[in-house]
Amino acid sequence: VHRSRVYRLSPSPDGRVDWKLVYGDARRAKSDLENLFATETDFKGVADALPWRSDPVLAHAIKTCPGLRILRQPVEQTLLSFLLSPLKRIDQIRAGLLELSRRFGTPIQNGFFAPPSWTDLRQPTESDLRSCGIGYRARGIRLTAEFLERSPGFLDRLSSLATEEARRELIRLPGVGRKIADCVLLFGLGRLEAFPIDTWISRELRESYRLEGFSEEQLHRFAAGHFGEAAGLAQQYLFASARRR
DNA sequence: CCCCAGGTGAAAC
DNA sequence: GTTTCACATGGG
Repeated sequence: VHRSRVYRLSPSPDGRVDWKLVYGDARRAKSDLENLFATETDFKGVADALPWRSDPVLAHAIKTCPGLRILRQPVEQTLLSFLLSPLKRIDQIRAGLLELSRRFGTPIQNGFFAPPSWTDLRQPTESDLRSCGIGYRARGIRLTAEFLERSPGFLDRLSSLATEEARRELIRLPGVGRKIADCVLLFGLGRLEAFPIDTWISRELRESYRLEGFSEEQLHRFAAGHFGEAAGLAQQYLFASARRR
C-alpha cells in the first residue's frame, strides 16, 4: 500500500522490479511509485563512493545486499511508523501500523487500508490507540497529533530546512529523539547523510569496528567521518547485514 | 522464570 | 555532562 493505492511488486528475471496497480487511480500511479523508490538516485553509484575499499565490514555488507536502496516514504507515515518502534521488533511495528490503519486509516478496497494521517489521529483517545497493542507509545502519538494540530505545516516545512535544523525540529515532537528523527530524515526526507543508531547498529559499530568505549555521540561523529555524505546508506547495508546473522 | 525488541524522557549521580 | 530507570507488549 502506498498513498491510497495498492500495488503488486515482484522481482523480474533481469534484476529489475515488475509492478502493477491493483487498486486505486491509475493516474500518477507510476510516478508515485518511482518517487517511493527514488528511481532518480543511482544507489549503485552512491554505494561505490562509500569507503568499502578500505573497510572489509562494509564491503561484505554491500556484497551480501545487492540492489539495496532507500525508500523515500511519505514523511507523515514515516513519523508514525517510527513512533511505534521503540523496544519493538519490526514485525510488531508492522502489526501495530496495520491495526492503526484498520481502525483509523482510510479504506481502499478489499480489506486494504491506507495508514491514518495526522489529521485522522486527532480523533482517537490515548486509550483508543492503546487498544491497538502499541503500549506506552500511544501517548507519544497522541501528543504528537496535538502538536501537529497546533503547528500546521510543521512537517511540510522540514523539506526546506538543512538536515541539522530539520533534526532539531523533529526532536521537538513528543516521543521523537535522535534515533527516530534520523529515521524520518533518512527514510522520509531522503537525507542520505542521516545515520540512525539503533540497537543493531550500535552493536555492529562497537563490535566490528572496535568502538567498545564510545558514547552514542562519539559513534555519530565516527559514522559521519568514516562513511561521509551517504552514511545513511552505509547504515542500511550494515543493518541488513547484521540482522541477517 | 529469564531475556530481548529499528528508544525516549525524566531523575539521579 | 553522563548514567540509570521506567515504560507496555509479545515471543523465544
